[in-house]
Amino acid sequence: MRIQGEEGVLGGSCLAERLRHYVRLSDAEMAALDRLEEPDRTYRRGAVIIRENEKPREMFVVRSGWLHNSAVLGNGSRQIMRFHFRGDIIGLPLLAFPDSPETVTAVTDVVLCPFSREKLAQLIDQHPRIGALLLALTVASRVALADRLASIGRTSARARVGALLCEIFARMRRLGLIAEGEGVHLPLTQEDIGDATGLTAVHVNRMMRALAEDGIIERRNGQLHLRNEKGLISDSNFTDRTGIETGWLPPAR
Amino acid sequence: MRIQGEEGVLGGSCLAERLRHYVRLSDAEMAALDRLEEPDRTYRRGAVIIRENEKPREMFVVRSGWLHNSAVLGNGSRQIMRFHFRGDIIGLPLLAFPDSPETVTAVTDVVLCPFSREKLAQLIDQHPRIGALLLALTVASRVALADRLASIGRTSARARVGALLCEIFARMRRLGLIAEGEGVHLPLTQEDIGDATGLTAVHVNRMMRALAEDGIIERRNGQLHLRNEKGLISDSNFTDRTGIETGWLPPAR
DNA sequence: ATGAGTTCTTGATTTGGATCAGCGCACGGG
DNA sequence: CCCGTGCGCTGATCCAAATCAAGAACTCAT
Repeated sequence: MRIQGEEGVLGGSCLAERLRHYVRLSDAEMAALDRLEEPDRTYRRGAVIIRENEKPREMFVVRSGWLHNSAVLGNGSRQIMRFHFRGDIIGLPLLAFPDSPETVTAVTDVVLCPFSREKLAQLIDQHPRIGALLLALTVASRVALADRLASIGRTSARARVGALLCEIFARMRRLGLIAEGEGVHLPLTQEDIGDATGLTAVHVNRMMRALAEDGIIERRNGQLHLRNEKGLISDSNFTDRTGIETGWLPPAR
Repeated sequence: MRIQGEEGVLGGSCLAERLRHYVRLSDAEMAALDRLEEPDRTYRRGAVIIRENEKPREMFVVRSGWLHNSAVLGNGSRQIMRFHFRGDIIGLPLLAFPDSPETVTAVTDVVLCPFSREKLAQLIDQHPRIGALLLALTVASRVALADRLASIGRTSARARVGALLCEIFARMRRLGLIAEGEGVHLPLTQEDIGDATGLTAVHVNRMMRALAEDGIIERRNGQLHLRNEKGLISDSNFTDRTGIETGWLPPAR
């Protein structure tokens, strides 16, 4: 299977690469970030990185590939909370709960940079600005989750699927993983999309098909294109939350 | 209307009172927290504290009363993300976005302690452990939101209502706002509950009624009691997330 | 190449929750 | 005190999405 977005600078700190999108890092911060991470680790697609109710020992930054976090309910159904791409931080619930509330699964083959809670505590202690930035990023991801909640709680099946596609495109574009005018290879099954939107795979199929018939999306040899992204965004009530404000952060050390 | 939970220590730092539930604060931290907050502010029930798409100037800690944050979608429907009680922090999205993604509304009369982003930056800079603790609390609230997402995405109307009631009880009990064996006065309309669970008010009514008929809940003169909380928790797939782990935090300053 | 297991697709039928409509009560303000 | 409004409650009907069923297309391991 083709893997997208594998061109991280090998050996550099993954987290530093991500944070640099938001602030200019000082030399001391860069050095501290370098000390944070352990050697990269590779997982096959389908691998479970963190398992619900078990006790994870570390967190990760995604260097390449797609993952998702999900929970399985008593009735056997699964809810996918979010898909994760390059630069995303995975396993943060470890900062609040010893037992993982979620399962993290590799959707494609992935490369992850692990780091420990203890090292993170040191980093925040010595570089409080990084702590503040992580706080802002976590707040942003909570807002994105709230958007998802509103989408699932209060919009039609068609809008839910549309909003998910818009979100994926907005985030991948921000990462530079979509060549201009190009499509994206979605490594997701329709069942995955259903579990993310609170629908059945059958109904996801019908909605995608309807969107395609209306010329809003197009699927050709494994690539997905948004032919009318403007329209899809407004029909689906999608809001782009990829950028965050950092002007308020304390000074770098 | 009766207001619940008004017995905060007047004059003390609201945030300090909250954080003290998780860690022992040093004298320096206490002093810094005292400098953070501005004088309390009171709002009438129904008041809008922060309005979607406007630019809020500050964040708040709840000293007393109930609030909720919500978003209104293009189709006119409303999604309530979470209810807020004493000690909850409100308006955090200001740390990531200049325009508020959500509306915050007072459900009862409320007293709030405002604080600014700039003062918070100073606090985190001088006391990185507080920053780390805020990060852990934000992670925890994101996990709670994910639980809600799974509830709305993958469970029945009855279970959604049940899970919401369980969550309210668990959180209020943690705050000591429920006398042993006592009920709670819910200041919410059935429409509020519907907007929180992704249902219509009509259907919420039927579900509450069904729960009452099955002897799982009881409503008597404005008080709500859970007669079979164990059963409700398991039927509704509810997980208590009120406690958080703090052992990993950096040392106090 | 072959066969087995996924995944996608489509049609038929069912159903959980929405929508529509209307009644009664509590309560707060003039 | 009385009226108006908001809220709880209930019945009838409708509809969006689930469920059930089955064939086609694709992947992947051998």
